[in-house]
This record gives sequence, C-alpha cells and structure tokens, in this order.
Amino acid sequence: MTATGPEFTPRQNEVLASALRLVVEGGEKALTTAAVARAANCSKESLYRWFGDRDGLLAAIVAHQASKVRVPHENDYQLSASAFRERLVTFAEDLLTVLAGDTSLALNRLAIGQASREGSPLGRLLLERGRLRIATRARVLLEAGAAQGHIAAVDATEAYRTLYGLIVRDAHGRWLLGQEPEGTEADFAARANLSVDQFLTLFPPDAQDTGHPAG
Amino acid sequence: MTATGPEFTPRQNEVLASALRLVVEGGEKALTTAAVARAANCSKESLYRWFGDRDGLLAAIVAHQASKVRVPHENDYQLSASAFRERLVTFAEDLLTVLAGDTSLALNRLAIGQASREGSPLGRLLLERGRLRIATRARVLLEAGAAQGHIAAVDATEAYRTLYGLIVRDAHGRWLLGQEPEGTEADFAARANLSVDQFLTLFPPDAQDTGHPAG
DNA sequence: AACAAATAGTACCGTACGGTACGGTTCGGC
DNA sequence: GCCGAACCGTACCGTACGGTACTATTTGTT
Repeated sequence: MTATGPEFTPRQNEVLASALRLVVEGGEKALTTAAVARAANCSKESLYRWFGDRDGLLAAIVAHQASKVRVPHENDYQLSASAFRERLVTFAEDLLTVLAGDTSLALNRLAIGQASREGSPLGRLLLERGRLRIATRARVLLEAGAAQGHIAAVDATEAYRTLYGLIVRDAHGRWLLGQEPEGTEADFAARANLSVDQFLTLFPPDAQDTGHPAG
Repeated sequence: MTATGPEFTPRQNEVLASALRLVVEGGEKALTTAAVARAANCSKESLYRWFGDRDGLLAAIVAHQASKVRVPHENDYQLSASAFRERLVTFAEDLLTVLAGDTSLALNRLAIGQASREGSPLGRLLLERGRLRIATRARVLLEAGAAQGHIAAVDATEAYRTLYGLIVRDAHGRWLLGQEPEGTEADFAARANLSVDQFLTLFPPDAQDTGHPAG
C-alpha cells in the first residue's frame, strides 16, 4: 500500500536537498555516499540507516522532489473561452519552465540512466509522481473545457498527449541530451501561445461528436 | 575536420557490435572493459589501443551505430498530394519504430545519463548524427511539399518540430523512463496516420503567405 | 625461413566507492 | 546528574573496475 508517503524528518529532508544539489551539479556520478555525507554534514552510517542503501537514497531523492510537484487545483468550470485559453497557455508555460529546469533535467537524467535495470523503480516513480500528476491536472482542465464547449469533447488523455506534443515537441529530448535550453521566458510564452493556438485548431469547439478531430 | 568518418576496421566493428549488445541488454553499468573484451573475444589492450579509453569506446559505439542512420534520399518533387501524405505517414511510422527500438532507447539512455558532464559529447553525437539527419530528411520532404503547394510554406524547421511533436508526443519520454512501448505496428500506423492528419490540418496548403498557420 | 606487427589472453596495479564498525558528542527523558 | 538513543566524523574493509604490462600466438611480408 505504501500509505501514500511515509515522508521524512526535517533533518532527512535537509540531507535529501543536499544530495539533490549534488545530482543537479554533477549528475549521478557525483552522488557518492561519501560526497552526500560531506555535503550534508551527516555520517554515512546515518545515510544507510535512513535510506537503506544507495538505491534507496536515489529513490528518496526522487520521491522527495516529486512530492513537491504541487498542481494548483483551481476551479476550471464556468470559464469563458478566453479564460479557458488563458489557463491552457499558463499550463504550457509552466510545463516548459519545469521541463527546462535544472532539477527536472537532472532527475530525469538520473531516472533514465537507471531505466535499463529491470523494474526501473526510479522511472516509475518519476512517471507516477511527476508526469502523471501534471497530466491529471491538465486532463481535468481539458474535460472542463470540453464540458463547457470550449473544445471538442474527445478522450481527455488523447487530447492531453496532443497538447503535450505541440508544446514540448522535441525540445525535452534535446535538453536531456545536453543542449542548452536557449529559451528565455519570452520564448516560452510565445511557444505556449502558439501551441495552444494549434491545439485549439485541432480540437475546435464546433465538432458535434466525431471522435477524430482531424479525420 | 574529422573528415566525415575515420570509421573502423571490420574487426573493430565486430567489437563495437558486441559492446552495443551489452549496452542494450544491461545498460551502461554492464559495459565494463572486461565484459566487452570477453564478449568480443578481444583483449583489453586492443580496446585501449583502438578507442583510447572507456569514454572513447562509448563514443565509438554511438558513432558506429549513428552512422547506420541511413535516411532514404528519394526524389520528393513531383509528388501528388496523396503521395506526399503517404511519404509523411511513412516517415512517422519509421520514426516511431526507430524511437521505440531497443538500440535507440539504449543509446539515448546512455547519452542522457552522461549528459550531466560538461560538453556531453555523447549527447552531441546523438543529436548531430542521429536526430539532425532525420530532421534534415524530413525538412527536405516538407520543403518539397511546400514548393508543390501541398502544405503551407513556412519555416521548415518549425514545421518539422510540430510534426515531430504530433507524432511522438510524450511517448519517447515515457519509453526512456522504462515504460514498455506497448505499441504494436498497427498502433504505430494508426498514430502515424492521425498525426499526419493533424499536421496537414495545421499547415493547410491554401494559406497564401502567413507565417502563422494557426494564428 | 625469418622477421615484424597485431592481437588474444591473463595477470597485475591503483583507486574509488559501497557498505560497516567504532569512538566521541549531543540531546531528550527520568 | 544519569542513561540511552541518535548521530557525526573517521577509519576501515572488500570488491569492482579502469588502465597497463607481459607472454604466446597468429598473420602478413620479404
């Protein structure tokens, strides 16, 4: 059951924050138990007592940070078309900002680098506690928009994935591979606006009940 | 200058193929010099003579495999609208098939896992010899299509990135994180068709010269 | 046949790192 | 003030791995 989060003591959170900094700055290679102990002013013995082993520490880092993914739970109903569009644009900007951030990139690289192992628990953690939450938030918004006739009423997951593709395209992949996110905030805003325009073009509100917006 | 590829001897290619198998099956952790030497029936000394050090071996693996990215250089002109669309669908299917493949995923994971290092040569290698080639091929196709009036004549790079986003969405990210590509060939074909439909909706041929297809 | 170059196989070295043990210190409970 | 738990800091251990050295064997050349 995992009880939705044993969480950690404040001290342990401090240590995890230090460990996260190491990962962000130097990648997985920099995350040795000795380095964490030194950076966090704690003993290796404590690390092992708290997190079991190195893998447990990695998992704790990801879980700790992913738990900070707080999606704003706003009321999406009774939105005008323009307000709905504004919500989508904000979502797009937030998504780009998060994905281009040091922390997100570092944790994704960490989890992806370990994903060859069977089970790939880090990847699952990131998928379930990071991406899934964001996707859920967006789906709620999209379903509300559909209910109010702002967009075509189709499968929210399909619609969300299309929206994601239009917003992110291949940028995340390029960033993960080391290409600098040259995007300024203004660029992100422009990208967000354009992708939402495109999304609304593909899912126009007038479609009566056809499941395929572009068929 | 790098002379577009010093390439390797047949024997060295054999060794690189063995090394690639190790990476695909066990990730970077499985790629120890001893394991490569054992798997390829060669000596560690030869490995170091040929590839310099472990990083050189990694780079050689990526370069070797990336050099196999052979984009079909077809004649894209004098295509009917339906033939042009068919080309796009084929491209989409090929892209999904490649990205979902074991080898691509393993090499991307490898390069991404190392991308924290400054310079991230593996990432650059993959970007320049893999993604860039594919993008170039697609851009040529798109420019031809635009020249023949099959799609709106806009910046080919922008159009390609949108096409990529519509085809791949967040699937690549999920796969990289360890989620199984549940897609069968039929699923890929359906996805390819739908994404091309969406793309053609966003870049309709009738637009005279507006740079913004959805603005 | 003689020789040189390349290579397989193995043994070896140094180090870095995961994990453990231990002494000294702080801190809360009684 | 006393005790035990938790914890820091450090020292320590075993191993795995990157990289090197050496020998035996093959291969190609003259």
